Amino acid sequence: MRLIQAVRGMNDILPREISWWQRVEATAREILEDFGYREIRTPLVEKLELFARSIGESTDIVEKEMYAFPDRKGELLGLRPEATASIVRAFIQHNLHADPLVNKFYAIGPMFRHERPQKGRYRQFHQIDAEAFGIDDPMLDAEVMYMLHLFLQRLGMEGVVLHINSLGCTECRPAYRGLLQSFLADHAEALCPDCQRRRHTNPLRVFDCKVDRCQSVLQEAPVLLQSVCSACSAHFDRVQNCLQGLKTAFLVNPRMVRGLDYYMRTTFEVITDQLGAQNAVGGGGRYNGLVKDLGGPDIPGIGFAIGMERLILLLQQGSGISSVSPHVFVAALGEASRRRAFLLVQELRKEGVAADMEYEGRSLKSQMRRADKLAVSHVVILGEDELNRGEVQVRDMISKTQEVHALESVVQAMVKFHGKRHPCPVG
RNA sequence: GUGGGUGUAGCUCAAUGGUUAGAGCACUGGGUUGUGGCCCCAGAGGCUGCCGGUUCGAGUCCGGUCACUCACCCCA
Repeated sequence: MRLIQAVRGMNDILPREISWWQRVEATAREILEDFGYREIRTPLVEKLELFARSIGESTDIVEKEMYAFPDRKGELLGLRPEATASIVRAFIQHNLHADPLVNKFYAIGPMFRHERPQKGRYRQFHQIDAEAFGIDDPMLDAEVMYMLHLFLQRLGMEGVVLHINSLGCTECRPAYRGLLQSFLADHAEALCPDCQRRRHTNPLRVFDCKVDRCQSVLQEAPVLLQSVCSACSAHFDRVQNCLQGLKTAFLVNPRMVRGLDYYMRTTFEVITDQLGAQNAVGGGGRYNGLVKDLGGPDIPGIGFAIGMERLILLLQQGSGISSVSPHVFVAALGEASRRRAFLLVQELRKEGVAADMEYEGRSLKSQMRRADKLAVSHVVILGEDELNRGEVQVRDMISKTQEVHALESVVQAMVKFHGKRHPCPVG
């Protein structure tokens, strides 16, 4: 029989690596909530039209990377390739703009794009996504980037650079686009085939081209940042001043273009040189027209997404942190002791002490070895003699000392030592 | 979607077309009738990714396929 494997580009996250994910998620929640963001969970599936209208019909994401399919009634649906569209949809649908207290949201979860997988690029991948609505002030742009910076810093991330740019607005970008297109038309014969195509579909993208010849042509091209209107220019200046005030290092990159149509004014990317071609760890920007375009009120917005796989790949290249939680191992000898030990383990767990035992009757040596591998702090030894006397041996694995406890009070002794964990804190 | 590279034990990797495919780490048992890490001994673990072809004979050569990987493309 042929083995069934996971779908190409979609990966299992195994127990041995899950602590990285948990740590990243916990840190993200901590920081996002400190900044006033609240979690929102939206469906993985949306009407295809939502993505087409928000991300842009002619973007690569929508044109060739979407998982799209008709459901049983023939309605066209799509697996979400990013989170912003869904969050904006929910924001409008539930009139969340009417609640002045909640206008910042975050989401953590899987996204889907049908691309050829490679390192740092998968068909199901995970993002931490943050969106803030209703504030057009450049202070917020800076705050969003500062939050991202702080998050990476708290995780101990090094060697990443924040690139920022302004894409202008609906007032000034069309004019620039025309300017660029006529420049490219004049130099068309010097451009690579890809850029020939981009010239018509998405002219700004030519700046991303890696072909040397195209880049040298572009040296003479008009620069967007110098063509934006005075309002956009003032906005961008304020963003930079604010970032400086927050001591957040950045690099103005006038050639940075982003692949989604809805961005305007401030855009940014966190870039690394350690992941090969997949160099963006996170990115985002302002999207003031989007809420209105999707049928909501004219409310500005800004947001970003972090690629969790890429982030974790980078963290793993740094120092590996292995966390060992306090743990009790119960070693039993003889059938009667084993049965009593089983109850003891459950009592410990019920009291919030992580505990384990050997379920099969192995030698004490073997049980001690296992306890050592698990890096427990204490082993409770329960043999025939101890059971008959109502006692246990408690071995401190670090100091290698051992003392006798009453069987009845050993649970409380372990609780006292390890502290009681409350799985569901109230508050 | 296009092009290159690689698939052998749980992991990292050996094996000129020729016996029964090996090593280190990890795992299990023992050395110590009931005490961990180090050491010693032993054991278990493989349709060599899958399918087909060439050959007396294929882990090795050829084709296909699947997966991973690198680059293009694109982005997180």
